[in-house]
Amino acid sequence: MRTTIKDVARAAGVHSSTVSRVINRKPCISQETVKRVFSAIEQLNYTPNALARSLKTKKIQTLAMLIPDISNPFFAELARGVEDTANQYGYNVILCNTDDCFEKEVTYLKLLAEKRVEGLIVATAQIRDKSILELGKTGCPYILLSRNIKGLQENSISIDDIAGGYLATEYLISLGHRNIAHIAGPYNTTTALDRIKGFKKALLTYGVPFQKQYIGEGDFRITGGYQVMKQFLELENPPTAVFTANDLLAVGAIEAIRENGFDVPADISIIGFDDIKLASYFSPPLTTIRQPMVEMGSLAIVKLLERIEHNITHPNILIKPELVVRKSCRRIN
Amino acid sequence: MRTTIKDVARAAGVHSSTVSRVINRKPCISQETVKRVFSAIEQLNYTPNALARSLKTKKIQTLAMLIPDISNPFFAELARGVEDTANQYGYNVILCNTDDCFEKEVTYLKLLAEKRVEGLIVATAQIRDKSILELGKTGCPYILLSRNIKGLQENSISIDDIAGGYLATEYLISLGHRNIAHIAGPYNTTTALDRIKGFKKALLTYGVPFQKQYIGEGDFRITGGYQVMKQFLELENPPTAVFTANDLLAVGAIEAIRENGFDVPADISIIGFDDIKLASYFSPPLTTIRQPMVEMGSLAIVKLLERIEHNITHPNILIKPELVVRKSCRRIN
DNA sequence: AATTTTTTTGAAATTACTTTGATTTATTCC
DNA sequence: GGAATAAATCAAAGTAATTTCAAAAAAATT
Repeated sequence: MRTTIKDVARAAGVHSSTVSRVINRKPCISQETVKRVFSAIEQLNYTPNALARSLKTKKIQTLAMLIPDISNPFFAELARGVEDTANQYGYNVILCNTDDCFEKEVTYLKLLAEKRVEGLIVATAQIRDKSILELGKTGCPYILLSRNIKGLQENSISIDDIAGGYLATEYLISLGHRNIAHIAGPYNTTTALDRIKGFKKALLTYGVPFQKQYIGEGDFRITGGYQVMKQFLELENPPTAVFTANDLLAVGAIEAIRENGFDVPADISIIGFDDIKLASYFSPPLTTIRQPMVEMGSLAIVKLLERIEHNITHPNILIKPELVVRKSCRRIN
Repeated sequence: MRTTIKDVARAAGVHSSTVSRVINRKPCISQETVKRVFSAIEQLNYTPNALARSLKTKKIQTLAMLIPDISNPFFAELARGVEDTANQYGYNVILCNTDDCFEKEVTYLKLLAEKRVEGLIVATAQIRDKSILELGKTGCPYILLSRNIKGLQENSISIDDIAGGYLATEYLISLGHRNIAHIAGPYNTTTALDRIKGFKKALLTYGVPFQKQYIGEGDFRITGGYQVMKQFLELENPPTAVFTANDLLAVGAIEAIRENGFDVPADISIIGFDDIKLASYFSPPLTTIRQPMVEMGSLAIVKLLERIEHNITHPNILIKPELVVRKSCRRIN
């Protein structure tokens, strides 16, 4: 049997409600009793039971974070920002890997609702995500991070994907490329779709015709980049430059290019997206579009807590992307 | 006011204890009432309160995982294994980044104790870690993952670091190297110390003299590898091969080597440790010692749950490391 | 049909805390 | 010194479930 507040009360010769007041630093307690209570706590090695407390106060000081896969460096950095800031505010965060699988997401959400977590960071949203929509109804505060769902005007934080896609493509065009391909993310994410929009917008702006065979759907992972790139390489007219929707896709694409005996950037230029920590250590160092992942995770928590603690909602936040030039792209004639 | 079990009971025309029985699939309930209760639950959109349940049952189905930094790919992969398997068994896991900072570790442990998490995966242990030792006293089940503490004979899971260090060094020696340096991890981790032991053991076995200036303390991160390598390069007799205590240190070392105008592996060979997912995509593809991170994380949970649910302790588990040859080492005359 | 047994349900206690209102004790003021 | 006020403490109710024991209803047995 663990020691309870009553044991402490008995040892200190006071009532349990007094002990509660001491622990929670409520006013109207004599110095004398404070001392007695604390010494009893120490002596009995008492640890308050947060479950019982939360049952009454309805504050449990834990959040949860839904991401596809923590072993993906993009989400790991996001998670670092999230956890750090949550911890600063006295909250713990439960980690959930969904693998972008709907059933997993639903199961997690149900479990988390039972545990009464106070808020959610959701980085797994798909374009039409019924379970997120339902989240709104249950009243559990949430912030969509990095991915949005169609039509939602508030409570999301993400990079300006359209601007990012535009920036990447514009850069390739500025280097003289015309045959520019795009390895996109999964089409059921706003992230992927918006980067495509930016890609097309840049082509249009600079009068480069869009060619359907120059776009392929990847999975935001190395293997996807490899596979789509292989298809591009089989084309009659392979692209001279490829914009990949994230850095991992770029890694896969580079591997495919090498395997076919070509070089990056001599034969084909590659630009990624995210700027994960290791991007500058790839071969060649990867030119990419930077997202401030840690800061975004941190901001997501700040906004989530504003919602939880002061019921403030805010319109969607768009972070400005940034071009990071390294060595995976080259100018052509 | 959220709907409670009593609301459901009222709606179904039964007592709350009956509803509880239905939810928990206890025997001795008529089909009739089961149906009525479930329909009431559905109608009222009832979600049981796990806090209240846990208060009574003392089972909260949540674990926690202490790691230095989730944005380090090694720990991210470990975390993936941990979370996946925990989830399979119906547990959630709270993520804690300590940055190897003692105060943070202590603060987390206190918070987690109050929340009554049922078990801990600890990947932050330092050689003499008072807070871990105290964990043993409080009776909270835990598994030390990847790092051990001095003298502990049970409840840890890690790679055989001595064997790993030996394997790496032996490989460099087999390629003809004699001037072999080692960039170690922080000296307050068993991981670092044991890999050093393996390093020295191999040197001894093959009659290569150990030179004090050929060993330096890193931080398991890119910057540390860079800094220590810079020092090696200033030596009168720089090493022809370097064994780094993890892959990130290798990345930093390679950068330093390049900056000084040398090439890997032409001038200096590098072998890492861990085999993080991206290791094969560095330039050059990194030769390294593989740890099965995901499997280790998974195993840690299995063993932790054995302890929690059946009170089984087990002696320390040592996983066998494996040499992965890629292109960052070369044979010399 | 009466009795026993089994199944089903309900009432009350329990879990460990917080909080409100009441009561006691101490302090201030006239 | 007594009344009014303020400070300190206690008692009891509330939080939302589970669980045990007892009672009622149904089924089985004689």
